[in-house]
Amino acid sequence: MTAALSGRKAQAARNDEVILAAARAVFIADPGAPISAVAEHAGVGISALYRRYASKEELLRKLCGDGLDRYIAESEKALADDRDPWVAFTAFMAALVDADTNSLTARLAGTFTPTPELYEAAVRAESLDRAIYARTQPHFRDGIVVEDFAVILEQLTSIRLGDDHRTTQLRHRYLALMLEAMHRPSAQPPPLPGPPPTVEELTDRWRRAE
Amino acid sequence: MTAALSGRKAQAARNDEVILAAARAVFIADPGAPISAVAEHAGVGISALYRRYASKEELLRKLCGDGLDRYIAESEKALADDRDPWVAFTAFMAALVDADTNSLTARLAGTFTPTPELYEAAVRAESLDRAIYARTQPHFRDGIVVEDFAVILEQLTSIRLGDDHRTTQLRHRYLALMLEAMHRPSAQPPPLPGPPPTVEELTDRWRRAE
DNA sequence: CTTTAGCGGAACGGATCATTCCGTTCAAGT
DNA sequence: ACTTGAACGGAATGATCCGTTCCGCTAAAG
Repeated sequence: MTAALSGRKAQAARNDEVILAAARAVFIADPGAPISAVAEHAGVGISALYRRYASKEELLRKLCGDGLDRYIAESEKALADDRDPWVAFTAFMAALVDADTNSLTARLAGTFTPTPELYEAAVRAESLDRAIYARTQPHFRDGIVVEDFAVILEQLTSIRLGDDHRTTQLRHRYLALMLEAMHRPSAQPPPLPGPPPTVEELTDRWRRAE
Repeated sequence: MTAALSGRKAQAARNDEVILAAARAVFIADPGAPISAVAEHAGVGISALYRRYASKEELLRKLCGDGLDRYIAESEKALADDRDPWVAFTAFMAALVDADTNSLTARLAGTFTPTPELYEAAVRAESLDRAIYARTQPHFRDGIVVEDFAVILEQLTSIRLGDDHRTTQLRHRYLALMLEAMHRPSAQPPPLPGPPPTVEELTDRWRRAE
């Protein structure tokens, strides 16, 4: 073990975070991953997990709640952003892509029974969305609705190619395209961010998962 | 059993198709579905499956191959389409969304070891893509590459909301948006096809899968 | 020198599947 | 009529996977 810093409690407190981070990473990569994979990734035993969470479901709920909180935080930040509404909106969407908060909510939803708190948070998130939508509305192309946000984010989340960094990069690429389509037509479109997907990236998928 | 038509062989021949259709439906809905689910959906016993395919993998390969063939057929049809290249391209993408061919190739890829034939088909599909791309190129916004096709299709495939019909409808909605973004800027965008996603559709996801 | 929180990891028990196997049915041939 | 065997239904098998529990061990705290 790493030892070094002070007592057992310090170590345990550190583990709290290590475990959560591992769980996030593992379940984002594979929502159906076993508990043991989380323990392994965190470099701890299974007991360390069960000491903190009574069951797998409880851990999933925790992760999902954190994801929702993050989403809400980004929404509030976006609402507080007093730049041009369209600029604020694009920043908002970009932040959501970076936070990858969608993988922890929509992706995990349905794999556990939601708690009332979770439900309330979802309601709150939705109302924030509506506020952002209302403010950005004049800049949207006709026909765009709030609900489009969620579906578009889900589409972007479905992109998974290469490592984490590359994945994020590609998501930004298609986010940019989507934003252009959502935007009330302007003059010249800006160049797409990041290099486009390459053939190898695409064909690598055919390699059997080991 | 249904009886009615002629002899055993006729019945068996009919089962060939019933089984393939069931397998397509089941694995599109859930790529990890058990073999027994296919049998059930087809209304036959498990033996009927194993009589035709030596293993689950063989069935998956067959499905994947059929999907690729379909993809190739659509590509050829698109290349033969002598309308305006951009019109032909949008029709091409729409046909791919309707065929849902992506669920049977990309989605199943990695769950079995590919055969040389499968690989050749993939190569052929890729070269057809290139031809379509080359022809449509002048109509694309700067920065669009062939490889974007695949990633965009995958994103659309990831949409799964409500029943099959609704899912297809929504995919067309976001395909339309994407096409607008890919298109060299024109005048007024047309209205988006089909009703936008609704709140219930989105929140229904939180219901636990049974 | 105890005590015990925190932990590692093997062991348990249930569930899920792909695959095999056995008995049945019925059309076709004799 | 009787035999045969292709086509099948579905239970049984055997392996794997996974959530959870349990049994020590370690070392900080008192």
